[in-house]
Amino acid sequence: MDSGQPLFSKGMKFNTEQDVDLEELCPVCGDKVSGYHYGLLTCESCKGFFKRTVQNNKKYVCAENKECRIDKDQRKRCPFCRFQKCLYVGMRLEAVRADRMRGGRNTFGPMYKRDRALKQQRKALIQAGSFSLESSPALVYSANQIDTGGLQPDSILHPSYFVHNSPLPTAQVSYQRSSLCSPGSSHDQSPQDAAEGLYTNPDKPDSSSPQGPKMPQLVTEFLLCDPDELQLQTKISARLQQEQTSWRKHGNTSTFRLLCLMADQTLLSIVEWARTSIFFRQLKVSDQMKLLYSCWSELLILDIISRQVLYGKEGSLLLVTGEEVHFSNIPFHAGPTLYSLIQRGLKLVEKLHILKVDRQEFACVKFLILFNPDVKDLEEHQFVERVHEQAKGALLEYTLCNLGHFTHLLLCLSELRSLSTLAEDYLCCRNLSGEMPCNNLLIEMLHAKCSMP
DNA sequence: GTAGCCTTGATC
DNA sequence: GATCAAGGCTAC
Repeated sequence: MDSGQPLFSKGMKFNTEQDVDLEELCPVCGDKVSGYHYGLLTCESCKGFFKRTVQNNKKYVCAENKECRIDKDQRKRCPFCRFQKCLYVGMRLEAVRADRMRGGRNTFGPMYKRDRALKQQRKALIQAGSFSLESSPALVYSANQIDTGGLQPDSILHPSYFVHNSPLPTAQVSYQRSSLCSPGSSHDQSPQDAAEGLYTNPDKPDSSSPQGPKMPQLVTEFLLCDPDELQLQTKISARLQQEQTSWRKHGNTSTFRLLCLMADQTLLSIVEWARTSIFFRQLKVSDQMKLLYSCWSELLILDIISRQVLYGKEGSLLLVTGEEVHFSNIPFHAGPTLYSLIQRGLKLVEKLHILKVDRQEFACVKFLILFNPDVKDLEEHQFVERVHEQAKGALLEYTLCNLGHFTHLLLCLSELRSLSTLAEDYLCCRNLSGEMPCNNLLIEMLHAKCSMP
């Protein structure tokens, strides 16, 4: 018998250096965590559940309305909602090994190490008693304001997780220190109050804004939520390189597989952006999931398109990895749907280019898409509607009340929606013909959207 | 099917 | 050699 592992069963797996982990609760069901599993700290039962589901490619159906509460006592009742929650909190499909090889370490090692270091840092801060309102207002804001949907304070979905545990992009750190920290901002407010509070006085210029006095404050806030493009590029490139090396070993490389993985990684970054974004993180988890399931494809296409408009060169496609692919190298023989998608996408890029849409406007558009009040059965429908209106107002103000420009932008949004529907259909077809790689977030999103009311 | 315990093996 | 996150086994 291995001398190290059995200690776990006796509750001794974590030494004093790691005992901070023992205090954590499983982000899926709230049970005690037993270690890092498939990307984050979870309990033993959710680890096993996730493994069984992915390995056996299980498909569940929810007998209720896909909003079942998942806790320690009820986690067995609805595997559909449990698996959705596993994915939502960040359990990684790709960490389940297709070859079922035992032992060893996966590529998440450094991520676990970073997470541990951050938790240690947090523990040290708590012990030092430095969490005063003045020194860490973002934490106070989070803890007071956000409906955690019944989750424990140490859950990955709890706002304090985002503040302390997520590898936030640099812009986000600035955001934590900006308006939310200022006196009279959103402490102790309801989500509704917060939505209004940040944008109650558009006439008053935001002097702290680095973009100058004409920038509406809300646009600045939206912009600060955006991840750093270079960091994203590095992260996704590294991930793709690892995957390609592994594929070459098994002799199963294909351009389509690579594109799926690229889209998958981009989607992960989009989910991470949403979860850490202003307003969105104040929503109940069930509403967050509904909104994301409804708009993931639009956000994915917008991500690709905005990259071309902001950083791309004429005649080539700029990938999220920073690589440029000349149009002559894009396989136009790939089928009529893909061909049509590319052509329409290019036209939209051209339109947005002519309109000179900038980062600020794209940041607003992302929020307009995310906070879609037409999504059914939202618990906080009013809040979503209000954020949508606020985002629209901020965009209009930013475009200097140029109704023509604003209307053109909104028209582009409807074309974007149509494109995303086409893209989903295309992916569904490829999936049905068994061409999509396994353990892909894209597929999960497709399934989730198909099963939405 | 679930979940607690056990084995494995790459990495440190 | 120790660690620990994978997969496996098995009582329930």
